[in-house]
Amino acid sequence: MSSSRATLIQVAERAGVSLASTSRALHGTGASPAMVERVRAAAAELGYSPDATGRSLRMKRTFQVAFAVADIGNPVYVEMLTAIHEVLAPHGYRVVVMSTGQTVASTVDLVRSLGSGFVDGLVVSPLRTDDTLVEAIRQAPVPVVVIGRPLDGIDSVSTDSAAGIGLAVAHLLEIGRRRLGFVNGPLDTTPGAARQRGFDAATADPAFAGEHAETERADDFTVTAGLEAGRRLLARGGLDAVVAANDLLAIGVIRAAGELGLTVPGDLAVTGMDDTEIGKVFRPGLTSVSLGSAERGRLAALLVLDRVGDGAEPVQQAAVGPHLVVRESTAVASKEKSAR
Amino acid sequence: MSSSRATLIQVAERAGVSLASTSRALHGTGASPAMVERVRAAAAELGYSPDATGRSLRMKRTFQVAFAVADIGNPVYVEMLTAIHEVLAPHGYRVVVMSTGQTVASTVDLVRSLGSGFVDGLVVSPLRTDDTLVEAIRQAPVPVVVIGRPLDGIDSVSTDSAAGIGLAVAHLLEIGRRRLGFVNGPLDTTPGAARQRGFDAATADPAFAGEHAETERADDFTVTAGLEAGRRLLARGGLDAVVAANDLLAIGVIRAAGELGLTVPGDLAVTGMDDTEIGKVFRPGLTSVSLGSAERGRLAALLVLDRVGDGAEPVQQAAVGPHLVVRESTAVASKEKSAR
DNA sequence: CATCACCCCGGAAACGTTTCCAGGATGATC
DNA sequence: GATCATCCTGGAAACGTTTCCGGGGTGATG
Repeated sequence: MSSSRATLIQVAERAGVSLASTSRALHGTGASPAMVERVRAAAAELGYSPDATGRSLRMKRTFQVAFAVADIGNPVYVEMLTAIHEVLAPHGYRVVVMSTGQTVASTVDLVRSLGSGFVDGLVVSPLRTDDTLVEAIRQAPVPVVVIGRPLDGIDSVSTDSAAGIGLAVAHLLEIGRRRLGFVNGPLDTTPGAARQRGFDAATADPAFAGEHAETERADDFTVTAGLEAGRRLLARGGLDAVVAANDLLAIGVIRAAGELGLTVPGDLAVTGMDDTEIGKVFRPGLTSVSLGSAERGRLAALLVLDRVGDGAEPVQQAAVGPHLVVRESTAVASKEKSAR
Repeated sequence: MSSSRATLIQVAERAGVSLASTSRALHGTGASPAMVERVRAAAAELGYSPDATGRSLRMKRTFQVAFAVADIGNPVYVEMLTAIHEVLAPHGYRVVVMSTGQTVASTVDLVRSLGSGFVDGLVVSPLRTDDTLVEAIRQAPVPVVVIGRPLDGIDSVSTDSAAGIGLAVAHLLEIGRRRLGFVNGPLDTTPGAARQRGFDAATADPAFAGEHAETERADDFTVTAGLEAGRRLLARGGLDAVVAANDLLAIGVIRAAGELGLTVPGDLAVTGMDDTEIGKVFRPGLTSVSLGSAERGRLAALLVLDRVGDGAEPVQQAAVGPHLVVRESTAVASKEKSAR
């Protein structure tokens, strides 16, 4: 209990110098070597460690950045969190985990709460977006970086998940699949809407040439919801491939296929999206469209770091391109092993 | 930018009352209804939101709790984090994510850094423990709750993972397996040591009656390390079951079995530990010993919440019992489906 | 020898909030 | 009608730090 009690004033008294000199000797500049030595010694004897709150109040910086998502358990967000933490920690910044909640309103509340100044910046990946949210972010008292859809006048790190779905469809066509199902999550979410757009565009393309395509919507971006949606979709029969909007949904679909006695990839090829760890270790290894979750997190952290440092640069809009990672779940020959 | 600028002093001036009354009207007690109304109105007009730093400095409370683990990406820790967040957020506490690093020394540094007072409490799950760490935690200026091995005089939430391994071994014997392999992680970690102890004890038990048992050690508690250790172990042949110290290791072992043409559970039964989401959705569904990760996180959060509220209660040592969740990877008849 | 520049130190203010303390007004009780 | 308790309000201090500002000392230069 003793170590936290020592204050800068006590260090100053112990060293027999002024408060100002003590502060300068420890952190700032403009102190003579003798002074530094003297103060350091006194600080060490007392086990002094500077109080973060006092410093924050004076400097108007908390050295904290918030990361907010709807569901911290989602593997994609975990990857982002890890990447953000890895970038920020070496710069002396702490990461505060927050929840946006499921609704736009709760996300707006979160952004407004930044007015309390407990954090120097925010990285947020909103599930649903809205004019009120955009406005709240614009008015936010600290820098905000959005991971997701780029918004006017707001720093963002985005990816083209619609094009990503296109990659999956093209890959399935290439390996000879012709009758595609699409299992998507809720359409009123940003990713849900984008991926639907991607699927519709890909299947409307001349290259697709009027082959069969149908969509089934899951209640959520989870394995369970994917299982249920997969059952409904596959029960109707006649498909030779399924594009899932998500790795978790894809795994649900594969389980549904198993229930119906369909083999993957033999009877049914399945693709996921996000290229999560869980898809990598799954059997069969899941072909998935990587959206660079870790990279997006990394870029967002760098952006927010820039912002909290300087002031008003132009709006930054970074993007990470999707790319396809082929594994067993869409293998042409069933004896193929996963790369790597 | 305007919302953060409004300070309590400005609200006071606007309302035409003193600073003290303003503060009381907003948060404290002992203000007349008229005063409350008046101040509320002024605060609303100015879009005032109280400054967290100023409040923290005065109240000597940050309303923040840190959660520190070696690897935030590990599903077990993600479950804990989620549970902790769910407990703390409704009480107005924020969660700061930190990394203990891999070594004891870095964990000690982390605990010492609490002296800066940026957080009211800490929940930590150290991979490796040490006298210096125990001492550092005892000296810590804020309440610390350890998730892991119970330590003298320190609040902790533990589980008996050794007994958990015993459950797995008993289960395998029960379904008729006689030649067991054990894939463990590094022995110098707390969980590694405990689980080795559990396996050694279980196979030394009379009930085991001198059946075959051998151990292979993985470099880490990951799928990749499990795959490599599984290859080494299974290459030697002669086993009909493998106990893995971890779900991730178990999945690696199952992949190794697949490479060698062994079916699971037909040729080889495999058990994991931690009962993670990834094991639930894996094919075959992974039989696993649950250590109640979410529950441990929940209890730890409640403990730290108690501590930051009051002062000196007696040391609290909570425990969560292990229990076995049987799924396909140890099914007796191969046609069995996983329960829910 | 005087002037100047430079470097280093100490005093003091400021960041925004909560809370202690004392005083004034009001209502109730005797 | 006087005393007392009660309730509410305002002034002021305090939390721990950084930084502005002025002054004194030292060395160098004219």
